[in-house]
Amino acid sequence: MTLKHIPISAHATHCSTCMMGNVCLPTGMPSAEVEQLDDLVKERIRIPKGRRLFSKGQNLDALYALRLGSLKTQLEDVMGVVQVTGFYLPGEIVGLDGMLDGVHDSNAIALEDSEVCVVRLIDIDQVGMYLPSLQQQIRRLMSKEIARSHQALIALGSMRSEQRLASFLLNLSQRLSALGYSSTDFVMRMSREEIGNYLGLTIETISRLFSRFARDGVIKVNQREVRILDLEAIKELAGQPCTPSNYN
Amino acid sequence: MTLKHIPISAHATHCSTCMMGNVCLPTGMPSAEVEQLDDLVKERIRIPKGRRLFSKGQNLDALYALRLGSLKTQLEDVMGVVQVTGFYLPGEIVGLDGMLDGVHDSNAIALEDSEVCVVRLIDIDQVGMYLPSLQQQIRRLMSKEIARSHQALIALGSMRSEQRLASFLLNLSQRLSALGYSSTDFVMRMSREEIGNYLGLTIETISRLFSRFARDGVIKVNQREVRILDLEAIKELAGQPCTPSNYN
DNA sequence: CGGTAAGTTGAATACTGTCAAGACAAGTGG
DNA sequence: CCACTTGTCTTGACAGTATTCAACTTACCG
Repeated sequence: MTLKHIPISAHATHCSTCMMGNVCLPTGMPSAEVEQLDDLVKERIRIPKGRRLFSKGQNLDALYALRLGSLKTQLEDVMGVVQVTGFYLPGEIVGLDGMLDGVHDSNAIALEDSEVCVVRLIDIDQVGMYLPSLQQQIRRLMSKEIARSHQALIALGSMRSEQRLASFLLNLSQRLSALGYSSTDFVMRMSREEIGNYLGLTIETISRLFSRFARDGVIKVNQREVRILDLEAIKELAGQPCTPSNYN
Repeated sequence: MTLKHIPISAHATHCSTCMMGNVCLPTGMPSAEVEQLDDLVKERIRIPKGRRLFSKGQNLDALYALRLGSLKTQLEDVMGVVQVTGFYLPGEIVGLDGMLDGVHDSNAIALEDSEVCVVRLIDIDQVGMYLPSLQQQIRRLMSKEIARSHQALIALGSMRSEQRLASFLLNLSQRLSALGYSSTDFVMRMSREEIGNYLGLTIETISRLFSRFARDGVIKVNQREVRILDLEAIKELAGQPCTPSNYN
């Protein structure tokens, strides 16, 4: 079962002309240098819903910039227990974990039909030789990845269920907003089970919480469609500090 | 209140002659290249018990190789809630998280009087220019750091208290063993509270679990001294697969 | 239009947290 | 050196939260 690889022809979209430029790999790099990234992406891969981009144990020879769709990553221990470690939206880089020994230590699975740009490690090293800002960028991205798991750690380690789900919704809302989508109206691409697994809760608890939030008028839920009615309340539930205006 | 910096004189211990070489920064690097690391460590820092090596928000301009003692790292959110993210033993590298923007996103605190080798980022970049294996090593270390938080994620996300503590003990035992210490007889340098925070449990739960493990004859506890009496039982509790011999 | 997967809800249970009291060890000052 | 303070740890009783089990509803897909 191989995934569909799409070679990038000479006149196809490159990093320097890609709409994702401001949220993807080139984020924060000088535009002159972004052009030098164009050679980095030689192909793309389409991943149908439910299929894996990579699996734990596979050789890691590339990073993947999510171009379209959404993915989840999950750890899988020896006994087969899985733990969802993150959900990825367009512009985000997948595959940064498990660069140890060049082997993936998680599975990446498409939540919907998706497409990624392939960035080979060899090419990164090569281009990095004369483009230190790329090296730096990779380092930043990996740190961001660590920060991401740290956020999850705080959630799992010191929040109660209600707070976890509120944080989850808030995080999703903010990331979607950064992508130009509505921050109050969106579709969750992941199932209750995946959310529960990610947050260390059972599917029933998640379901009850959604119902409760809706009953309290904080959100409106219809299956995977969510509308945030009271963002301040969500922030409150998430234990976030109030917005500056509230301090006056 | 500054920490004591110790300049490294010409004939002081270098990476190439350090006893920690097989478990520290040079791990896995060709010995010829390890000599080129000698210039990397220009000073050491002593950290008295309870003092910080670095704090969240500080500029990150160096990595620290723990030479003696032990540290904990902890996240601190806006509201001041802390979450212990790891305990560090000699030979392990601290400061890898938060390389994003070159700012630490956790605090590193000494659990006992400790000493670290300072490896400046500038020097890493410099030496890395002509020593690709160093770049690779840093990348590996960061991935290892990610793997570490992933381990914690699995624990917090899908284990019950008993399993968490067993995993914790097992992990500690294995790391101490790798350092040449006894794997069955050791002193935990961290308090019950720190263990609890790390595992997402209360101090009382930790205490009760230690008592229970002791009552069941799995371990023997005296304050922070632990003796593992039945390693197989611990592995069982931790949900680890049995040792190969048990499969016969 | 069935059949299956996903989601909801209720009741009972189990686990972990909270509160409180006391034990123990280590360190301080008289 | 001893009384005293302080911080750490242990243990019990109770409360609260999240899980489990089960029944049922609702979407989704061929």
